[in-house]
Amino acid sequence: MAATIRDVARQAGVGLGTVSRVLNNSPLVSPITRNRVLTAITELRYSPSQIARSFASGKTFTVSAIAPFFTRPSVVERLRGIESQLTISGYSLVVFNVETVARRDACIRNISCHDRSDGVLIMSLTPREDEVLALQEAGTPVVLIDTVAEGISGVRIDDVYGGELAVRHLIDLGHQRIGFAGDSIDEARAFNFTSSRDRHIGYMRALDAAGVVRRPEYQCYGVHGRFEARILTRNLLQLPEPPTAIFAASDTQAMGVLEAARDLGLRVPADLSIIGFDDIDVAEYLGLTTVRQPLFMSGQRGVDLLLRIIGDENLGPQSEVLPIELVMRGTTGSIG
Amino acid sequence: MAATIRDVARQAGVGLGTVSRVLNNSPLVSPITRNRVLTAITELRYSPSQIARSFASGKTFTVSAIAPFFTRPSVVERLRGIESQLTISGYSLVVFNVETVARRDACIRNISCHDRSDGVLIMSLTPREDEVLALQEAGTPVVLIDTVAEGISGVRIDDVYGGELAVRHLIDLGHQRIGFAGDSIDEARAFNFTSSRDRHIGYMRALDAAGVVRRPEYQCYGVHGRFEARILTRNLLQLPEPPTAIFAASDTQAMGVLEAARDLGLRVPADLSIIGFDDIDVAEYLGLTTVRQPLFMSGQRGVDLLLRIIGDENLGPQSEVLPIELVMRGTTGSIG
DNA sequence: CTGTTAGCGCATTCAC
DNA sequence: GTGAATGCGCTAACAG
Repeated sequence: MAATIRDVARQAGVGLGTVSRVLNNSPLVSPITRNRVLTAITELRYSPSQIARSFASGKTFTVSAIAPFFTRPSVVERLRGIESQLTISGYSLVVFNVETVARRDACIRNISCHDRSDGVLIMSLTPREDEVLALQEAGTPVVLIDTVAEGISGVRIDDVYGGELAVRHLIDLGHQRIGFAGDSIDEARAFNFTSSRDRHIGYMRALDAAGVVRRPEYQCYGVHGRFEARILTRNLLQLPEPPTAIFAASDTQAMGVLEAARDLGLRVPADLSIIGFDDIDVAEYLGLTTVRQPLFMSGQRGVDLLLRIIGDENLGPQSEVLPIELVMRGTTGSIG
Repeated sequence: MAATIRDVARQAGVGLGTVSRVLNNSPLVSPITRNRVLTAITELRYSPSQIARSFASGKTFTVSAIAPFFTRPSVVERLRGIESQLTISGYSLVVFNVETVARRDACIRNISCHDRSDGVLIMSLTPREDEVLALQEAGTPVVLIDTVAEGISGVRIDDVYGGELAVRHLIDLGHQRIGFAGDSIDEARAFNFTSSRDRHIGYMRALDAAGVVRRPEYQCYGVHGRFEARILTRNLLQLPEPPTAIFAASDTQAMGVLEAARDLGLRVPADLSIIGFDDIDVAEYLGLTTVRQPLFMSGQRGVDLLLRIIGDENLGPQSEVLPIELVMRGTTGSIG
């Protein structure tokens, strides 16, 4: 059916190795021979079998990415960065969407025996200790994006610091009654998400540093989503003494907070200041004040790092921390 | 390094073939032998090489998906459907994100020589005639999602009918001055997108059928996006005699229209009725009246169809049309 | 520079 | 039921 390398060799009147060399751009081929091979290739409409090539060389030129909840804008943005950078390097991307804990576990477990890709990118899902061990033993190159684990390379930001940045900004504006809307503790634990938790720690630190007392009733947690955040914050805003500002653990949740404010006829930022996290696409559009993290770039850097590890097996665990910054827009303002 | 099938055979004291049979669940193995093999497998922590298996069998158990603009919610939703269905069938998904025309062409061209996947799903990008020919000649199983091309299998909806449905609804509510906000003609042509165009045809048909004159100044086109739609419709709503209703070619664009209305202080639906298309996630949340198409399901069905074609090479081109329906919510109302 | 050789790890024939 | 033999298409290491 399809022409093989042998057909090409015969057609060009050369040996197998020569054709292989031409295919792999080896300089050890005379221009004349190279041309003969090249014309034979086009004549036969030959295209090398990637599977055979992978099989023989042991490299698949494919990278896997495990990511939770494709639907989240931040995940999509990271995936875009990954895809783009892989494409540049001639790699393909196979994706795994994790929406249940069972699948999370299965995906991470399967990495060990996953020889169909040269390396794996794990997004936002923090491997547990036993999983880390298994991964290390398997020897598959792995890079974490948006998390850390001892002994595994990763690209991340400092979420705690980000939380501090956000809340300090609110405090600087004169706010004292500051609420927090973040991810459900149960959900986070089940998937082993850490970013909302860390941002919450930053929230508390900033409060403590400013000598503002933490109020438990100002802190709410729900399954990640706009709708959930809306409902939760609505309650929070109906407290006898409601917060004057809210820090949402993500822009998506901040959107819910915005809507809660609208539900209750509160003006933003006059009556309520709102700050999010991530700086996803719509944040600018909504005029949302937020803490920006380089999402697309996190994907790119993750790929860079992974390819470096793939290229040099005995490269120790590398960790890269990406910069974040406060982006002041229209949803935060001085108190009063 | 890693154990091979030969190691297992030796350890279990059986032949190579037997191990292979066990791996492939062949019934032609005695329970005793099977058990011996199984224990050897666990002892050696053996896991079969997928590449070798692909190589020998000629099947990769991988499917490629080419999709434009990962960022669009409708695309993500389809991708989720694809991923989920493939996972169920034990297939992997490799994705290609198309954001430029050059990449669109490259991706479609490369399918022909793409033996790393057993089949390809092409989303929203309609192959041109020459591309169709190349695809057919290559013999790679291909299924189109959200488009049609003569001679290629596909899963789609009737966009023209959808447009009619939307506009007829507006007419039924008493509207006569009905605007349309859709994709830029240039962009659509460059990528060969067809849905906005077809929905626009439906728009015109519904108008004609009701004897309503089409007004060119009521129809605007822009690069697909919320922001662009917002700007464009704002102009449209500032016409001396502005439309009382607008049909947006997608929910994303409808969101832009909603915002344009808010910009101008128009009440929805009292002053302006708005209807979208797709019924993406946020539509329900926004209370947006829209034409629902089964996005997630389109991915699932695309996979079903593709796997059927992969399983039976000489299955002729199949075409499946998914149902759509009008979803009445809060953004459309009788003319006030 | 070039042709030849030997596997890569498995599925799939066959004989037994 | 089971073991041994062949080859998938290519790369890599070798000899020339």
